[in-house]
Amino acid sequence: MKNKEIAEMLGEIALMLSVDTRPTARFEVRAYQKAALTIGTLQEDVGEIFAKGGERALMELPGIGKGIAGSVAEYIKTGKMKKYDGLKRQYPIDFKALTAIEGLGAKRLIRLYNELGIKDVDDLSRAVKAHKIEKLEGFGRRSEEQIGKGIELAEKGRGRILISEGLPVAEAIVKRIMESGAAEMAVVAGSARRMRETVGDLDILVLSSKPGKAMDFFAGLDEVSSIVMKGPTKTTAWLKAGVTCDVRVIAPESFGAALQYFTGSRDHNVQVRTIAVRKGYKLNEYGLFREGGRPVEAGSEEEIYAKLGMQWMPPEMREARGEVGLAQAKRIPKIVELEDIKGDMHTHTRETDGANTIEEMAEEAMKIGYRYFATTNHTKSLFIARGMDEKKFTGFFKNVDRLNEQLDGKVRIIKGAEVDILKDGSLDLDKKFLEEMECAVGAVHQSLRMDRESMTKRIVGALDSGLIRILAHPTGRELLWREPYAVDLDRVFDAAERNNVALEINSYPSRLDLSDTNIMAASKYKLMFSLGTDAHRTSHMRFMRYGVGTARRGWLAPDRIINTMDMARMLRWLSR
DNA sequence: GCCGTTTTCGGCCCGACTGTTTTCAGTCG
Repeated sequence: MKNKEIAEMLGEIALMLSVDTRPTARFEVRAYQKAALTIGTLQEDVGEIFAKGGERALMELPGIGKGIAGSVAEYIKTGKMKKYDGLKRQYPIDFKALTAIEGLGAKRLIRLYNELGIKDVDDLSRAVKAHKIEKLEGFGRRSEEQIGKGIELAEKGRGRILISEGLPVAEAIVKRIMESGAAEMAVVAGSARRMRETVGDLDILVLSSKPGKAMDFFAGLDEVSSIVMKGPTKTTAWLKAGVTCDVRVIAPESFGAALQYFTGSRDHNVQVRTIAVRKGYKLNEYGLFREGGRPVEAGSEEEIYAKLGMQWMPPEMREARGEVGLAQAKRIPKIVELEDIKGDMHTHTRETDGANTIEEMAEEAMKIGYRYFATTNHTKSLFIARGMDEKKFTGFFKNVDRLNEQLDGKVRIIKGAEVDILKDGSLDLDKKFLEEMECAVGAVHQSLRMDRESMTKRIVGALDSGLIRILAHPTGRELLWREPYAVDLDRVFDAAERNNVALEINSYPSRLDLSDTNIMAASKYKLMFSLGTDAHRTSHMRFMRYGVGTARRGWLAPDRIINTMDMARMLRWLSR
């Protein structure tokens, strides 16, 4: 899979072309950026697309025409790309690392290379220390300081954080701004509103008749560690959480347009704006305008989409994955909501590596308003988690039976286990024991570095055993830490469909596995999904919102998810 | 370099903020 590599090369071509002075060059830059984005976010392997359909198939992709298709094909065939190699000889610069430094883009980097020979972060660091940069025309002392700070931040690993770390901070800031009296309204926008699995910055929109006061209040909050910039209507700050946060003050009549604009995604907005232009409008963050600048009455997102002949759609869908066309056809599907979820299908207790008792977990489930939840402790092979054998499970389940009687249906505990799928695809508990269990959840935890074929056979073998009802965290990824294991998901989906096994959308924030795009791919099969938090303590049961967010990003309908069923139907489904 | 329900030529999203300028270029989202 060379998608990432090729996308990066196309992106670098765009950077290097941006100093080209030909009048058409800046449009070439945009073309290469767009092509890089297309290939970078592609599900299928570019190499396979080319193998199957040649350059013609590449040209089917949005933003890829004859020229770029040729370059991509050249690279796939020969491992070389003339256009890239030529430019790179001219500018042998480590763009990837250097553009990650705040305030440095292609033009300044190429000047730094031409005038000071700076090729990488080390060169840059030395030049800053020797105060060579402040002497350059157009740079000055402030720029040099900013670059110095930027290097430090880049080295500290500024970057993305989990949605579960970002969204609550954004919500807390919104709450405090609202309570301060400096604003009439504040909302979270950006990728956090779209429920992306990780966020690189937070966006907050504020409606205020005292913009200066609102900006000052935000700048002084506890959550803020330093101010990047502060103007009359926009402030950017680094948060202690490790990301930046933009707060913007918006005029009331622009609120809908601003919310639409700043929710993004950028690609979604580009598509929406193209439609606006075609219909004779101009759309920006201030509103919808007729040609000549006459504003169109459209104070909410719904009205803006409606004026463009589109249906409103949930923010989670706005990723330029076909939702714009559906909205035009008025065929936006109904997708699952948090309120649809009637129980949690994956939880642990302190009998293994959880922190709480089954009683405490039941208490929490009732507080949330669940009708049921599955207790799914680890099995014996997972020593580090003190996994349980058949005997321990038997004792534990007796306790659960007693508790279920006491609870008298207020919440029903489903007896299950997160059964290890061993190296050879066999399961970590006796066949007979598994057959009698209400909810066996299969999971791979060990020997993750198997080759693709062996891993695929291992998981498909477990699915074909007919003993498990749910496949937990099907790809094994850990966000910001561990890649998915090598596995042929199509064969896994196929086996899940064949055996009527639900695929888990693990809602633990560092997993979110299946991912949004995996869910879209799996949806094409006739199979069900299951939402579970993998809770290891009571508070983790609240992670369900992130799993639901991921399901929504995968356009999943409530009737494709087993735990939207009421209890009787759910038990029937499990017993099949 | 890409693209087309006005087009195979002539367009391509656009505004805020900063720094170093003295009217604007670069960066960012």
